[in-house]
Amino acid sequence: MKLKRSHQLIIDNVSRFIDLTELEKRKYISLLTEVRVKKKEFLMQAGEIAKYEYFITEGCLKVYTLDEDGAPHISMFAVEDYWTGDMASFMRKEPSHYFIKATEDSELLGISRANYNLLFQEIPKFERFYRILYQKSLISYIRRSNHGISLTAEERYIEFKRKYPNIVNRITQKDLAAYIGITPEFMSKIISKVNRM
Amino acid sequence: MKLKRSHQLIIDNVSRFIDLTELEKRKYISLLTEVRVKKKEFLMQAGEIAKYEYFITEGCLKVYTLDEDGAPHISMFAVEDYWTGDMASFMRKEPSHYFIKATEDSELLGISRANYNLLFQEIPKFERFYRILYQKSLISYIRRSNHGISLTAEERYIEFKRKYPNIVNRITQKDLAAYIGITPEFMSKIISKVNRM
DNA sequence: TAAAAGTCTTAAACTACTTCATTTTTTTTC
DNA sequence: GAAAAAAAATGAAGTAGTTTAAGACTTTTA
Repeated sequence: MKLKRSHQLIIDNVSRFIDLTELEKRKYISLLTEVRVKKKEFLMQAGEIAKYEYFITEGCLKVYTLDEDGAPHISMFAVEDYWTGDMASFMRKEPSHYFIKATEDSELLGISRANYNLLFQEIPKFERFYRILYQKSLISYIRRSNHGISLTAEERYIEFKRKYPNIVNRITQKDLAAYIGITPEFMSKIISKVNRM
Repeated sequence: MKLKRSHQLIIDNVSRFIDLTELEKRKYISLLTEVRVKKKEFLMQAGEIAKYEYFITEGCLKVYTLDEDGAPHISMFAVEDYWTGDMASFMRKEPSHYFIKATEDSELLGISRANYNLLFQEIPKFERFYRILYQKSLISYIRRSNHGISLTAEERYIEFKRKYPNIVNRITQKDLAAYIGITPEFMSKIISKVNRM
């Protein structure tokens, strides 16, 4: 059976770690909800309890917190084929500290808490899928935060550009600064310096 | 059946997330290897491929990398009831970038790669255990790295002391500096300032 | 398509933290 | 329990990144 593009994308993603029968695929898809957000709209805001975990099928979103001074700190840019959400809030039913805002018109597939739990009962293989997904996320998270340490902002910028050439052109310099962890002014200086080199 | 202290500890830890029968407990324990390291000895060194993932039953260890300048960056202090190792190296069979060194005489239980994989075949419930363990690690990892951002070194020190009062007294100021991400000299200044307040 | 709003650039003054060098104190070792 | 080694304290000079402010450029909106 031919699936629509977004469903095919998520099935391909899941199939990297576990094999699903046609029946299981259909069952899984039935547990998902389609969500669309326009550029500048919020998928989620701080204070809310996360109702869904998301898989992005199209577009780009930024995940960020505001510190005590109201300055944004972007923890990730999520594009097609990425998973996103606030797992802490989703799991513990606590108010989130995060905002997730679309930087482009975006399409996502969400799974609700009820369906997430149901999923493990109905298709226990998904314990394995998520075990591996979380393990890989943990590995890259640890690597990233350990790699970033002891690099200057300029080095972190060069590294980001090298690693995510497709993302760097889709976001503003200001958002990149909030991700790298510096002020937009200093980001501007770095970019003009690096381009001069 | 009465278990020895270290085995009881790891069973209690696992039992927080999944229920095991007596048979499964014995099976699980049979897959573990006891390891002892004396203070200042290495559990693991950069360049090696991680053969085990560990659970600590006694003592304290520091997990760290060396940057290009040879300066250490400590990513965690692991004490009793913590899990440690280098998951990236363990999973991908790649040479590790980490050193794990005992800061006190320590006792651990290790699981080899072969037994780790066997575990999922023999007791599939462990997919669930590790799914939840990794999910929780990811949550606290994300929280930590997001919380640290935008705090000064002094604030991070106060936070560490509040959060890990039991660890702060077991480690040197120098190691704490390597964890907080500053020089030992600046750490010294911060501590004398905070104590004066 | 004009006005408004947001983003980017540049520059000068400032701060958190580093580096280097020296002395004192604590811990380890035989 | 003395000698050696490591850790901690202190101070002066230097640097990566911040803050503030103002003007130029670009995008959004009506």
